[in-house]
Amino acid sequence: MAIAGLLDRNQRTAPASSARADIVPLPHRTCSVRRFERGEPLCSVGEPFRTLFVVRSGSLKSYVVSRNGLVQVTGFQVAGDVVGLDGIDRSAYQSDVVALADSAVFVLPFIQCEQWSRDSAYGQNLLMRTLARETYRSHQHMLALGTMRAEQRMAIFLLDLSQRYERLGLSRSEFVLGMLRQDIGSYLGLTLETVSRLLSRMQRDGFLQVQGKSISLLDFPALWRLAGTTPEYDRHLPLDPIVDREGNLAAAH
Amino acid sequence: MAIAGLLDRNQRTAPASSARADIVPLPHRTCSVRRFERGEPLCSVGEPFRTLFVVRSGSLKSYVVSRNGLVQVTGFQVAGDVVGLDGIDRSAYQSDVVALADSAVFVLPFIQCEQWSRDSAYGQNLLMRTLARETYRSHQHMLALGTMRAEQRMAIFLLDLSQRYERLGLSRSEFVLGMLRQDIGSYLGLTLETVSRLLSRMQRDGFLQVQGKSISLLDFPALWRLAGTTPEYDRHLPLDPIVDREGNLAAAH
DNA sequence: CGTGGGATTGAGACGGGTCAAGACTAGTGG
DNA sequence: CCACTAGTCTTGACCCGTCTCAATCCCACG
Repeated sequence: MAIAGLLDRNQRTAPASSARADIVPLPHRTCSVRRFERGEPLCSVGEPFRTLFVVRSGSLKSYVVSRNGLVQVTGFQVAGDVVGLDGIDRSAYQSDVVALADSAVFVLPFIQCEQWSRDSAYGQNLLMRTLARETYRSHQHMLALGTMRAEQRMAIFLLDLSQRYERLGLSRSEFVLGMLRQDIGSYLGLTLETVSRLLSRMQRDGFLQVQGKSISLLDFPALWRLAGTTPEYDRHLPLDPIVDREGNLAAAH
Repeated sequence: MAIAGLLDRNQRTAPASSARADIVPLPHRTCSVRRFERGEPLCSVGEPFRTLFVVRSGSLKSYVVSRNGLVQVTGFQVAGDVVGLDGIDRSAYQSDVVALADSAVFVLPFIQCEQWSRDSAYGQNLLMRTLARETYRSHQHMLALGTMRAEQRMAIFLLDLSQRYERLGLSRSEFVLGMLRQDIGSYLGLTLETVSRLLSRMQRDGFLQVQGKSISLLDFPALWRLAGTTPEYDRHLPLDPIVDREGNLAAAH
């Protein structure tokens, strides 16, 4: 279709628009699914905020850019994670988000979230908890950026990924890094060279094995020791997802 | 008020004793005012979350502590700022907050906020925007911690303080740092020695004058240059406060 | 089979940390 | 009111972790 084609060429600036071929409305559902291919932006700073995104499959990275071009990756998202929340305050997205791999994403009109929040105490609670958790995550990451050494940050990063994959029912020890070394570096406040060296060193020390983007964690106790904490301490309560696997706004159970 | 009394008995650490003289219920108001003296904690990690705090006067610092004792100051709060929001997710505070100076703080039972949010679209919106803004702030600070040099972080910190004081109707160029060098260092991911050296150097360069905790900013253009940005860029839309100066939950205007 | 983006590895520089000594300041009690 | 003290701040010298710059390697993709 002509419109979609046109829009596609425009994606850089205007990724979110109506009437796209890849927007699949779910019957009787509160939100639609949209597919993004690797590298495609979901939203970018300043764009009018109208929807939240919930990852169904694939992965994303979010980042902010300073006026003079400094980039800080603020997080990586996988299935179940929500992005777009920071757009609420000013009705404009405050982060850039792009797909790291081909991904399917629930597109949640924020108006419906607000309505849901008004109708259901559970929805209200879930939405606010999701927002609050973002803050918590950010504070924990500030702790890493502000006080920890490169090796410790890296260990925490890897173990965090591992835990998240495990919670999704995937292997906690073997997975693929969807992002570039540079992305990891930006997230951890390091250069890509330092990231590379750290991975090499950890491999030399037998803590893990790395081959390009494929990682397998070999020595969890050692990694936790590097991270300076233990699994129990960081184990989060599972947060009920905003939408279920079919795209329904969650209901109280 | 009954709620306030109940809360007090539950407060884990020192600051609380029941039926305190410093809890002043405001007649016909939705929240009470409580006074905290310098160094007194408002809340600490793990404590049951039941209230938000809104600074009426004075100032606070919030920080998180890692398992092995690393401390990261996550923010400094002055009049109008809200703390306690990160407690929403797990019904337990996730940060420690202490008063930097003798302060008066509105104590907002969260149940009332939820009710307010359900009753009033304005309240709902304001609450969520407040939460989202926390995330935004954190992301901006992550950018500083992850990508910027010490001097740049310090300049940004000073200018941010300056802007906030200005917005409160105080001098934007002369103010008192309520926190220790160590607190500034922790906030900026630096050591207290580096903070001290930076202030000395900026004074030597004529950008500011510092005498203990008293600061006067002398050369704003230079400071903005160090900060690598400009005033307009960082000027936030004024966020309507959750409560007004009398402690009423805000109403739509 | 080329080609180019990404990753690795090395050598050197430097920002900020660490350690240590001294100065200042605000409380505190005499 | 002053002297004492403990906490805070400043400053210096040195060191180390990470960045920078650069060469090379690897691999996915055309």
